[in-house]
Amino acid sequence: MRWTSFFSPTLRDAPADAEAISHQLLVRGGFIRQLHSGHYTLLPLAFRVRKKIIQIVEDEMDAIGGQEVQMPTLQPSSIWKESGRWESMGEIMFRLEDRHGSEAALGVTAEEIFATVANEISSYKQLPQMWYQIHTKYRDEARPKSGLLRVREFTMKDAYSFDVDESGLDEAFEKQHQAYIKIFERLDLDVVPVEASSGNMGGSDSIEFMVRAESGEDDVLICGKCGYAANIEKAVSELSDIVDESGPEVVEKFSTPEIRTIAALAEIGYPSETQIKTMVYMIDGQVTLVLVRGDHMINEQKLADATQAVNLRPASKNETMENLGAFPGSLGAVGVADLPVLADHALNGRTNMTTGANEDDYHLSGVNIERDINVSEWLDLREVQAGEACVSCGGELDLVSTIESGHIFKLGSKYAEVFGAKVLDENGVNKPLVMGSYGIGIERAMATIVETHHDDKGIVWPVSVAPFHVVITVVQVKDDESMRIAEEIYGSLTGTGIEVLLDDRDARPGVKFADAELIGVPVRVTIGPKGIADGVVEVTPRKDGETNLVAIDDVVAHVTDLVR
RNA sequence: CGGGACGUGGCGCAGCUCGGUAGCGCACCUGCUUUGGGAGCAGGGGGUCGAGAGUUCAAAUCUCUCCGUCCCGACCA
Repeated sequence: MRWTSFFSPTLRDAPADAEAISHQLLVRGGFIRQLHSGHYTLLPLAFRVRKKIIQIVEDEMDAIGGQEVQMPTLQPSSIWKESGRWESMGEIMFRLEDRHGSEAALGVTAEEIFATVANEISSYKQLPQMWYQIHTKYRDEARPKSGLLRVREFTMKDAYSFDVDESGLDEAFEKQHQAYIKIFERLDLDVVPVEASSGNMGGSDSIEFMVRAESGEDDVLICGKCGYAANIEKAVSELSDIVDESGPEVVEKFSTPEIRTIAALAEIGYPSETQIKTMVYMIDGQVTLVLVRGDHMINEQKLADATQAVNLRPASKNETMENLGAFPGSLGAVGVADLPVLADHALNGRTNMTTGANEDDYHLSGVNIERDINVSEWLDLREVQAGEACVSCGGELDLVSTIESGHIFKLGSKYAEVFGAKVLDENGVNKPLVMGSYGIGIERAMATIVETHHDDKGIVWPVSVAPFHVVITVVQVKDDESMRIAEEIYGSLTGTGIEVLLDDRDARPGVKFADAELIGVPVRVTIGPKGIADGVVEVTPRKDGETNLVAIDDVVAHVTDLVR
């Protein structure tokens, strides 16, 4: 490709509203342009990168027996209603009606559709199966952000496995896990697999593949000692024991005017770890009390996971008043008999604690949880804080911000049961298929690579996904000898399958160097009269920027070496 | 959805307080000179100032409504 006929509108300044580094560089480098919030045009450079990422993903999926298919992105509401996700997906799903008034949705994921197709599998002899597609997904994100990192329309590789039993699923899951490791290695992304929440996917287990990055929006806790790693939505930690004094026989009510917060109560002599924090949630329409230790934070995803909630939100002040007779600041669960009370494990067995009295401006002390509170369920609801101890080795947990680059799920039989996808096993028993699902966001992977591969001059693509392997920078396009040699090298490299961008623009060298660096081509070959006089050209790897003089006759071999 | 910021040629910005019909840098076109790290000079093209309504002789500027974009939070496979 010749630069004079290549469309790559580079910019000297990044758009003012681009914050994330990948967003800035991809726009400046002429890779992408925004159409509207969460929707981006991929220009030729980005499209080339996307193709390479897809190729790598396809390779690794095919290597573990994946079969590529394609499902429609416009999907009837009926199959989503069958699985219950027409409701539970909520606002993330773009919905529309056709001219006949039939409801449909744009695909956010495809478990349902794949399960309906899997209906045609009827014998264990046809298993296992692993199918995947690389196709557009639509998600009406509450807040698209950071360029390609969180968008409403994107390409996703979604794979689905079908097995006759759990051990088959375990195998498929492990294969995907290993394939993901290889994919991210080839993308030069340093991933940390972590235990994750399965959200509304359901199923037993899930692993997220996280890349450390400042612009990441997922928090992960990692143990530096044993390697334990989990999403904050799932992470657990070891707390040091607290020994309470036994306290009085009965709770004592005391007046606390103006005291509405844990901190304020702590100031007058009731340390926060001896308080019970009481929150009121609406969980699928049911007013529910949720208790954690005063110095702990609740993690709402944990609450949602533990309760299997479809709709979960904090109760309004009015709802709280109606149900408990007090406003937030004086709430407690003592004596509450008619509402579910969910408590975090860290409160188990505690005595002599302090909590709100459900009467504005009053608190209770001497609360013995077992004696005084009617706990319906003990759950893990607490959000782990940085610095707490690892449950498996006692090491210190680090809190790291990461980008979620992949997520794999053990789904079990939930979807197969709904859609009647059953097979006969070797004993002639009809059993639902056991499914797994496995996703990677293609454009997010592209942006994540930029987040982790750049310097002050621009992007530094790994060879595996670079839009071009080599850029030939002709310093003096009007010098016939320079152009002749450039064309010759261009022809030879291209002939061996190396992708070359020939910068034949009549621009000053500084401009051409800056552009080549900005778009991140791994190797630059610089051809100018100075070198030609000595029979050499310059070869500069983007990564270290160190220029080597190479004899013209050796360039092809030298460059081939660098990009293979 | 709550909070904040912003919207003026492709990009970055000034002008708005105090109304008089739009300007700067980069990019683009032409010519000349230049040519190893974002050239210089000269000439030129391109903007319903986010949209609508209002006030006014006159609105980028004042008023109202709406729309859009970004950031923080909420939320989120």
